[in-house]
Amino acid sequence: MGTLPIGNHIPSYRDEHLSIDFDQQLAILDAERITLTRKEYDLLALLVQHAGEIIPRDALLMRVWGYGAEIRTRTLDVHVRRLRKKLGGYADQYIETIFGIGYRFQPYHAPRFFQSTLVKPIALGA
Amino acid sequence: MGTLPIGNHIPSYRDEHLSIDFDQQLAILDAERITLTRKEYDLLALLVQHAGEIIPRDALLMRVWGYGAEIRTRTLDVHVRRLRKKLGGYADQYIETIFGIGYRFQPYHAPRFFQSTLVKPIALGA
DNA sequence: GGTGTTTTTACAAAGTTTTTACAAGTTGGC
DNA sequence: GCCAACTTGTAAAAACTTTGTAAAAACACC
Repeated sequence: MGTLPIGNHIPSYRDEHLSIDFDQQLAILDAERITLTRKEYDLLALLVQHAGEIIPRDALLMRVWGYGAEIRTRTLDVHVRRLRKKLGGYADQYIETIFGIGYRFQPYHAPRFFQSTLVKPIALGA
Repeated sequence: MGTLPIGNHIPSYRDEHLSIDFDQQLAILDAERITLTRKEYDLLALLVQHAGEIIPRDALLMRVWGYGAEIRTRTLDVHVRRLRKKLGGYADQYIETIFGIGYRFQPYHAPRFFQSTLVKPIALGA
């Protein structure tokens, strides 16, 4: 162990619409390949690697940009915006804004058209 | 080590209708997700962490707002109101007003349709 | 120098919190 | 029981904060 896996495909993330291979910096949205810039990848990677968790702005600015808490900038917002644009119609489902704190990536979650109460077996017994 | 701690999963509270994860700022009421603002979370957190206890207005204003006793404001009332609104029909069961003192959070307690005197074994013996 | 990327700037828009002004409810003394 | 004093509830507006956005400027790499 400890050797680099050569030609080992590690699909970093995959859901119904989106799959990402961070090693290859490759993202595919509904079978359509989308190209992300370096910073966009870094940002998306951090969010996706912590899917379901809120990541504070500070943490994003620290880990993607190396910025400390003093720095005031809109560059994070601008990048989030471009990411969302490239994620198309699902953007707001994927990248949530947590007001006053930061952002959260959520894996795709199909809308449920039927209530669970309606999904009951039909004529189970005799 | 050295890396920023991102997200700690501690399911803060749970009862029959309500469950709250304060870290994730996630509250679920009867399987429906409700979103609370920061102050609403802070307030609810303090109340819930002392469930069953009366918390004086002073204490709430001090610990959530940092206000001292001199300050006269209705902001606490307004926040309680919005919290109650978001807690829907159970609101008054959850958040009690203790007149002249403060508020108290009570975990959900199903109404009893039968008095304990009525709930006696039926024909236990022969 | 040209192309693509990132950051800044300067507002706009959206969201949150506090205040205001008054209504409604509660309590204790009579 | 009724009244006056006080407390809490409520709606709406105001004040404030955070995030979104477009465009330009700065940067980087070949």
